[in-house]
Amino acid sequence: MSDYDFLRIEKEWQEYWRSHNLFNVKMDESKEKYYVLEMFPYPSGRIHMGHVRNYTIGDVIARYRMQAGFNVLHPIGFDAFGQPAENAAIKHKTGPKEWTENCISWMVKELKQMGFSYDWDRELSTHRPQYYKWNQWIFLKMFEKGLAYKKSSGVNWCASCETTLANEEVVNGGCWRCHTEVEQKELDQWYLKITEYQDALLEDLELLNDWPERVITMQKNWIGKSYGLEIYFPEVDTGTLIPVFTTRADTIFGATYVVLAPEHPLLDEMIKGRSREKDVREFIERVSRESKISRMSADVKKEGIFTGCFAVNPVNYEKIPIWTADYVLMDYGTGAIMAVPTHDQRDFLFAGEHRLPMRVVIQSPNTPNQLPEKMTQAYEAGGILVNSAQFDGMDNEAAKEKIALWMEEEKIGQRKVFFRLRDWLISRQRYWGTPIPVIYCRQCGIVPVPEKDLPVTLPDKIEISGTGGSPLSKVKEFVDAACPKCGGPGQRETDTMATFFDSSWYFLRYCSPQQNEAVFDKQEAKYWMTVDQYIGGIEHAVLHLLYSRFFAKFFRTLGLVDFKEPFRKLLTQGMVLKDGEVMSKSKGNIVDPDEMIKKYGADSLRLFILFAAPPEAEFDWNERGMDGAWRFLTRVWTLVQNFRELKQAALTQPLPIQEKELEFKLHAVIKKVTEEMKGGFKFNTAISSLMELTNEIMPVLRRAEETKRIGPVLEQAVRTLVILLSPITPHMCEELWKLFGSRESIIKTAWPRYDPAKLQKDEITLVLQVNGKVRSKITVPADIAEEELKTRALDDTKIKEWVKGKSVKKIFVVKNKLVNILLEG
RNA sequence: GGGCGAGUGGUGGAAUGGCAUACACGAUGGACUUAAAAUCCAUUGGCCUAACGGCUAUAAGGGUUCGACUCCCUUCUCGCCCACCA
Repeated sequence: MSDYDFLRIEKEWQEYWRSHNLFNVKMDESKEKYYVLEMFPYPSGRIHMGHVRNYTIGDVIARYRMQAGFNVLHPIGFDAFGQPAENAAIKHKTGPKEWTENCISWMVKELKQMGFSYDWDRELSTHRPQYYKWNQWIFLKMFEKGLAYKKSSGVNWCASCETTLANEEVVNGGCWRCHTEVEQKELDQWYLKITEYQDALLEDLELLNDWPERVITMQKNWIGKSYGLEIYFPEVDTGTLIPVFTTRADTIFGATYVVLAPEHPLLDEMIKGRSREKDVREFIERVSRESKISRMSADVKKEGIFTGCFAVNPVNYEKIPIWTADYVLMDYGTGAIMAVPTHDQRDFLFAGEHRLPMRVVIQSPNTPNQLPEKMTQAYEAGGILVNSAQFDGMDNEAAKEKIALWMEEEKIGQRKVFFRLRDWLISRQRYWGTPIPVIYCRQCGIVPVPEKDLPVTLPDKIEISGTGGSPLSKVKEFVDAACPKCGGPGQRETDTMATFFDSSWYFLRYCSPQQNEAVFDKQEAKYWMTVDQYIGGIEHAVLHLLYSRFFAKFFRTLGLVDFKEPFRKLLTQGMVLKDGEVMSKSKGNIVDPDEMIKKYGADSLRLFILFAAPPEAEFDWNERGMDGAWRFLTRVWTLVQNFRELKQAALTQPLPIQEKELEFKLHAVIKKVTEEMKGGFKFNTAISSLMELTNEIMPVLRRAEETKRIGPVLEQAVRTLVILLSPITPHMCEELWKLFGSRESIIKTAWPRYDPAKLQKDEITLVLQVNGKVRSKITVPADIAEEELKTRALDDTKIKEWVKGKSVKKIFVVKNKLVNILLEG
């Protein structure tokens, strides 16, 4: 008997799969396709446990689908542009390209060592011109449709990365990559008009029934649609209308002051020449110096100042003061609010601080006739309107609608919908990204690079210092370009695209990665898309997944695709931790997959990472579990070897009694494992059921060895075990399958089906309860009549003891499960 | 502040109205061995009991139910996401 020599086995089978092109697929209309995709990695050099987990999950699903008869597309590539390559290039005194390609070849090697079933012919990397050419093409199409535009505005700026950031890339007021506090800067930048699709992006979330609820919620919150009313408050002296946005039109009669954001454009005109002008300007100046993070933090006291101006509340002609305060944000709504201190907690605190007037307009059912001065906090719940003229006595929810309609009639307000979503800022002042294909001409202005001139390639020879602005702007040969329109001297855009642009459509490129005449082949995309199963980290819940949805919708507008949503099903796998912390180089707590592969083999690693926790949960790495995984594989290995030896010497006999139980277990396990592979994805319990099956096969095999007789179920069980395990630990299972005499890969073997008839038992064991407590067990024919069952339950020796001297009130029977005898008293 | 999720043995976890603690790790004892490792066998929530067995336990408290880890209410703790969003 040979040992389980995983190093040899894994190497040989990886070579077999490669040389037989087992995972290279072609479009085939006669077969049902299945597209399984894992989020492609950033080529940082080595794969980490997070990758191992992500890609193992995907690989198991892909291999199962192959055996279930699907034409499976399972590609991989690299999200290769981005800042770390620039930083690494500076550090290692090399070019970003050399560094990146070096990393890619390392990672390819490691991914292959894991035995993943990728179609390597489709491998792509976003830093290659044949890929980013199409980034530029997409950009031009967007430009043509008015969806890519340049504007000057306050942007998020990371001083450490020396670049701008999209709103989605600002996490807790810091840069998502380096956590440096984000500053505000006024810059002229390129934006993509994602807001064009805001309604579709929100509505189509309804189609994503197989996405985790929390991702849907996060996207909904991010898009942030709110229905409300825009109300116009005239300024007393000039009559200038101040538009204010509110979702609480029902509280309009309680508005006792108006607040403008310090950046509000109307403010300047309003205070000019007024007595308080100097103080107000000082205040505005001070706020503008505050960082976003400190201004937005909840525990900082809200500051504000009276402008010296007054507005008229259009519903009751009351003269109310106009303030400016840092708790009102310019980039939401209209940048101005009506303050209702009695019914909004923020206004309540601010009004209290600055002794501003308050009026109750919604009466709480619990505290009628509430006086503002008695309130300790704002009353934000519902109730009946008071102090609200003709709306008095109305329920506040009903009043919302009525007041809105009335104000529209009176032309003092207008119903409006506001979104929180902002257009996507894509300019980055960095080198290692896709050049934005635009030329600036003194005569013609912004001129897009003609399609025939694509790609605009990144210059190779470049100095990257990490300081002093955009590296591309220093490359004269790159910057100088003739204007495509007039032929005159022009200058290229030196900003590059945010790398999330690259990853927003890579899944489409996989359908036809060699297609050099188009962004992707329409027919191929029609066949392969949409992605049936997408797997990746929760950290992309908003960023990548929102951008990709946007791109899909744009391609639909172009008529290139006919689906609305790119990813049908989404699985967000949990993080792999070490001692409760994220593994990172700086913490020095990295567990290198490569070491684990050398020590235990890829199959053990794959098995363990799936067995340790359900895919969606976080899990804390613990090497002891690796021993367990390895031990299980060795057990299976030995089991199959022993079976083979026995088979050569033993006689076949008809189904012996001890195989009956095994047969039931076998079919139950086929059912369980198939369900998890198909969509349950609880691989941890699927594996435990395979362990149970193994545990049940062992004594039967031992008995067969003693009697030198093998029954048909034992053989079926051993073979099926190997097949069921093969998506998880493919190398070992291939080897075992070969030992069974197969000349083909196990992947060509049809997935087993369970026989429902075999799951029917002749006899069943039921639990007998007295007053809800388990007191005994009873084995009865499966088809026993209820009355007969009751009689036999009461006849049970132990039950008799419990029932003795008491009267039975009622007997509950749950079919195939239990009998509960309820006693009197 | 809002939203979502979680809390089960020494550990990872299983069970989503019906036998709580599957499967595994670890631990303890035993077999094999000169010995160790590996392997195999047994035990393993807590308490009581010589044993049969009993009692008790799923963050805490209450409720619904014949029956609750599971459903409902209250509270606590942790995690994640969003957050002066008007």
